[in-house]
Amino acid sequence: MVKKQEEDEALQNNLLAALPEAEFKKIRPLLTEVFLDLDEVLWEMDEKRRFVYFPTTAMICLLYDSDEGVSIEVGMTGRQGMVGVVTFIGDSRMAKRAVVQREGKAFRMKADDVEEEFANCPDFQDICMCYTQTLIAQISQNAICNRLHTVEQQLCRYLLVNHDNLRTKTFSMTHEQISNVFGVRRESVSLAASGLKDRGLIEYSRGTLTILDRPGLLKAACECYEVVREQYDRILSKYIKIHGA
Amino acid sequence: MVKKQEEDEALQNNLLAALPEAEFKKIRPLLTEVFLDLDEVLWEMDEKRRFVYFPTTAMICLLYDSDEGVSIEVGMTGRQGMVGVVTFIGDSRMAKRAVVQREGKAFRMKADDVEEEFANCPDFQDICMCYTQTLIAQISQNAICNRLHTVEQQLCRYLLVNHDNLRTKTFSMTHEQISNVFGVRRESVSLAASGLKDRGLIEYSRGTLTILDRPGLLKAACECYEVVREQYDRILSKYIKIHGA
DNA sequence: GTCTGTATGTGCGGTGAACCACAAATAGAA
DNA sequence: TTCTATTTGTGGTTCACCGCACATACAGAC
Repeated sequence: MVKKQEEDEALQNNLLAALPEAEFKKIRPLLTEVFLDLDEVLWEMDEKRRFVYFPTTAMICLLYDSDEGVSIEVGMTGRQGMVGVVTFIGDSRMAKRAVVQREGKAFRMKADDVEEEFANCPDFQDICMCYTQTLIAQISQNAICNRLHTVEQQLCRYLLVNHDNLRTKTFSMTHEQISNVFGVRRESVSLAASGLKDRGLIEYSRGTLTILDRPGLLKAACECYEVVREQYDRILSKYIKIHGA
Repeated sequence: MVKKQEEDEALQNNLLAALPEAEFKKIRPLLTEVFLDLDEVLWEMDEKRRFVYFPTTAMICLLYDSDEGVSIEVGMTGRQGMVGVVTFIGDSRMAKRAVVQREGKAFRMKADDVEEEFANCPDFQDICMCYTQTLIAQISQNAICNRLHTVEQQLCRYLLVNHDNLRTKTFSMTHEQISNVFGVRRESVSLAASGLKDRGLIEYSRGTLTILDRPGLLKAACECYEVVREQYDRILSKYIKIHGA
């Protein structure tokens, strides 16, 4: 890896880093670094948006608001992905809200530029499409997970995904916030979390949660984590060599 | 509508019918009509397949086999869609099994031809992409539905989708078969079905189920049916004028 | 008509999570 | 230091679904 490249923060995003150097240089001027605040809405439901986001240190969550008044996560992403695949697939209207779940940085690109690069740059197009396939894989697995697995298993999975994207073992999140993306009660999350705490897998206190035993979490999580991760690695393996996490 | 066109069975598939006439004529020779038997596997998990399918009277189900030994539907389609979007998105490997759920006819196209037309025919490409967006919408809604809604609500939704795709009110399906795609016990399906029967919404007997009161089913179903349908209509509205179902 | 396998109905105990209400702990503001 | 709002813990009840076991009922084969 070239030092100069490493210093460009945009390369912290896996998809941008996956671009061949020539393509990256072409696209780089189209990217603007932005700081995303907690709970900021990047994409309102059914809205046509002007930007696509490539997070680096932020995490974004795709939420659906049910008739029952509950919000549920259908997908989430951080440095491993992007927000706004509907820009090049379909009619640019997302049936979900994209909300910032962990504040941090991202690089954004105008929707028009995305469409143009998508049409003119085969590598960019292929990377976007491959990411879309991993997104489908993730959403599919969420459907399965919601049917089959307990809150505790899902919590483990959620923490592992956060760890992969944020590359830190401590997150600021309350049980309440987690319960909102899971579509379950706060008490159910507290119960699951306290079980994991008793077994020494995590610790937490007043809005801060720390992973103590990642291998233990992996064992306690459902298969869904590995299934999604394997597909991500396989589909994007031609571009991304990493994953020494 | 031109009579001659109506007589081509391939036009019973919404996506093929959506093609401009010139494009359709170009693609038509690449299509082969096939009969799909119940439980036939069109796409094995992780397998690279040589054909993409456009069902006309058959229905196909995307199944995931969990570690627990349960199969669960993540999506399904009939004349409204196609099977094999991974051919043009990503690496052509599907993480699910595509299984025939209602036997019937479909038109298939070689994966190579699909890739070529996708690259050379903008309308075909756009229709495929738009369908992919509706598929994402469907899978997302399944994730939500699995979290929030009862077996009875899901059963109603399932029957409505079958009705839309098959355009018939009687289906041959046992409670057992339904329970397998739902990932629930057979008894749970029986219980839900008997509730709907008591209210005069459906009737059934030994592997045959008939919709008696579609508006009633709509009311008994969860919002998910309408949400997915509205997105399908909206996203493909530029191509498909129909839906007088 | 009888036999048999498939399809559906029913009952019972168990579990995960919902819903409701309130208690305890703690960090930050006053 | 005390107060207050936020975060987390706990208990009791209800509900949907599971898992198991078994009863019925029907259709087709013989």
